[in-house]
Amino acid sequence: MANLDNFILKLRKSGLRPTKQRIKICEVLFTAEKTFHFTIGDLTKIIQEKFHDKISLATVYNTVHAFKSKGYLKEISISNDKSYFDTNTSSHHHFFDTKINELIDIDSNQIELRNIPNPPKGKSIKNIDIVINVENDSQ
Amino acid sequence: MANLDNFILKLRKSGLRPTKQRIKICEVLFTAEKTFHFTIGDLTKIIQEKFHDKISLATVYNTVHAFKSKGYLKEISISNDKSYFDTNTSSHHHFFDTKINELIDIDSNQIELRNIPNPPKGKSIKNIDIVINVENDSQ
DNA sequence: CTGATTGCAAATGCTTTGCATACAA
DNA sequence: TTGTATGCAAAGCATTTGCAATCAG
Repeated sequence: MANLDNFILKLRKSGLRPTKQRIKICEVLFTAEKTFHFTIGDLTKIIQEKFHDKISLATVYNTVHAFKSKGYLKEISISNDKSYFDTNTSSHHHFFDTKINELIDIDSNQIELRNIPNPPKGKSIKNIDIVINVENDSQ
Repeated sequence: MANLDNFILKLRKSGLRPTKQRIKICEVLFTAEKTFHFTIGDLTKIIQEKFHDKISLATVYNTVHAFKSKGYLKEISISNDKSYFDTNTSSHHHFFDTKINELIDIDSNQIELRNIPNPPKGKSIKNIDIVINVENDSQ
């Protein structure tokens, strides 16, 4: 399976040892046709269902944070109760359904900011997050 | 003290009984010259310092949530570890210093969004949050 | 009185940590 | 080997909940 070899190379290239657990996590995160959003809990459950084998929570946390710091994942500040991660690491924004806690990507070029204010003196802009909160039409 | 009477009226008008605790919380939140941002922990500490008397954490949580649902406070989704609240309930956006966890208001009319994408079908936009992450210039 | 509110302590849920065991190089 | 990674259970925090005691109307 060529994919697995790619993951092994990817991990090695980043100085991460290609362990069974990390490769499985790669399979879940980076084989999907589309990018997606997940919490640590989601990911742990998906792994369990896919491999009928569970990876320790601590290891999932470790790996997700390692992948984030290597730039393979992005963390999204949305809710105050759980961390959400995004396999789409390009610059983009989100719709967020506040009722069902669902995130939907917005193409970065689909939105345009004008009159970006100057940052407070001594500080510079790192990045901009736009969240468009939505909910189902009521009727 | 006319202020306290105003708080009592404000509370009564919202169907909240004007208890000692709620009035103290009003004094802290709504007497400040400027609007400000706080966490529950911040608020609890401020109350303790100002009145040399502590209000139970549960009561602070209750009251802040009651004030939020009455529209006297806004909750800001910034960090995944703590909830931040804002005494400025008008539509506006924020700078966020990711190093020191400091929030700074941006005037709503100081920023302009173009090409707001259509929400997913069946959903409509509730509100838009823009966070400009900043950090101190390194030198 | 009577229902609303408070405060404490216990419980919850997500995340982190410590440490012994297992593994990659 | 040797340092890295894993997994478990315990610890940490912010937040919520249950419930008896207290307070406002």
